[in-house]
Amino acid sequence: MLDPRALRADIDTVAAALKKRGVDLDIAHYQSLEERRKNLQKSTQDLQNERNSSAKSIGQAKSRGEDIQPLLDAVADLGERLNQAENELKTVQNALDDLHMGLPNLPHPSVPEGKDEEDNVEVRRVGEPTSFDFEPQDHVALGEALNGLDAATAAKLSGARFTVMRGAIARLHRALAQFMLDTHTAEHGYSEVYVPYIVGPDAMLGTGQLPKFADDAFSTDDDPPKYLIPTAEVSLTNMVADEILDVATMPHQYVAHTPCFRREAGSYGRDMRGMIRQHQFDKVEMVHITTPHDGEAALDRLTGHAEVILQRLGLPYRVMLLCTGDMGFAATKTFDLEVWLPGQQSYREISSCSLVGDFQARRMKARWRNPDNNKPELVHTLNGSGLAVGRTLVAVLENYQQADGSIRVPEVLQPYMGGLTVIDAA
RNA sequence: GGAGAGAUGGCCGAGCGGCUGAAGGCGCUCCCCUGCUAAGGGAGUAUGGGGUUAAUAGCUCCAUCGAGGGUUCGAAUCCCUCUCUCUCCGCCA
Repeated sequence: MLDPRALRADIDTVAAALKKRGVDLDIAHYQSLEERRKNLQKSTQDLQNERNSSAKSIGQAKSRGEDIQPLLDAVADLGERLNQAENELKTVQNALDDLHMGLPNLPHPSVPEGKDEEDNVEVRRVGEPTSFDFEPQDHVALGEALNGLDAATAAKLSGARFTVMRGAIARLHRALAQFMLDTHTAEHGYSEVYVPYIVGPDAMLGTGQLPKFADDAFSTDDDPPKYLIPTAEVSLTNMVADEILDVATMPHQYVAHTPCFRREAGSYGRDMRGMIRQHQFDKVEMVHITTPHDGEAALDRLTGHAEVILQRLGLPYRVMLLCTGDMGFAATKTFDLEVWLPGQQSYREISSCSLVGDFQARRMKARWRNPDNNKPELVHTLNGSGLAVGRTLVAVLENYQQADGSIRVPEVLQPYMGGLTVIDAA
């Protein structure tokens, strides 16, 4: 959520910033709503003041043993008027809240302006696209030949966009998650967290998946519904909701390995082949809770942590700075890591690292106590994948394939594979 | 699933129709005292919002004692619904 004060004080600047993201803010509509809110709030509070003071005099008169009937008569219709004012205020306030909750974060000044992924800026490239002296296959062909990826069985169980993994491939998948978790906890200062995969609507509201993107999430039929997390960012970030953090404990750095569940509504036909886009996939997620001052530096650290995983695995990748039009709803600045996939002859997103600023903190009421003035202030939040495990598996299969269809096991993963160095059809 | 108890400020914990935005304690901040340390004395210390304002300074008003309704001139206190926590029983990995 954006700062309502900024919207009131300088709506033109806010509207201009939103425009860069392709969002049109109806300034006149907002201002008329805001004007009504202001008037109604004023009159409602005046009536409340009247009620409070007359109640007080009635109490005092009564304790002195005076006749309070005349005083009661004087406030006879007050309740009615107050009720009406409160209802009107609530209506306008709800409309305003809906508007607020539907607005995305403002882009950071350092974010390039652009319309879609075509306008993202390549920041750096690490490693060169893997070269082969044979025609490389994609992970689907490789996985099926090794009897490790089984889309048909998954379809029987669950439909499209699911996968069954078997044997050494399943173990490789697990090894990747373990390796990532171990690296982040042992070397990058994260504390490992096990979190619920099902959360309530408040958590989804807090990180910005609701109310706007309800259709993207799987939900239960509870009332109110609960949601399968589309990313562990939801569980991890909301841990500090409604808290006032002690500065001595900051920054918080959390990492969790969880499955993620997404309906992928609106992506019909895209990436139908293979494991690139699934309804269920595993991800190792990193979340930072920082002071406002530390936010930007934390984004660089966070992105670096994700890069380390790619580097240790020897996977070629590039770092993209997303343009204003391609960023997620809550982000103010995002770096995507894109890994080279020989099967597609292209770079594909494998991690997204975002600075969110106070956008989620405001929704969650997540604060820290600033020692400068001893007042609570909103924290800044960041999140990043470190990494998407399924896509990392794809990248390993495709980049480490050999002419006979076998897969070399990256050195850092061998300890997690019981010393196995090659996955072959045997 | 059944029975009971509970939910109050950064934390602990009183209050059980008006004098309570909330006693007391802890913690924290500032000051004093004590030649260090330990101890002692005093003052202050909830959050959000509106109005006013150059001001995130003051002043003032409103809201908030798990959430939402209700009763009442007036609710932290009474009633209803819900959520969560704890204890016991059942069941279960």
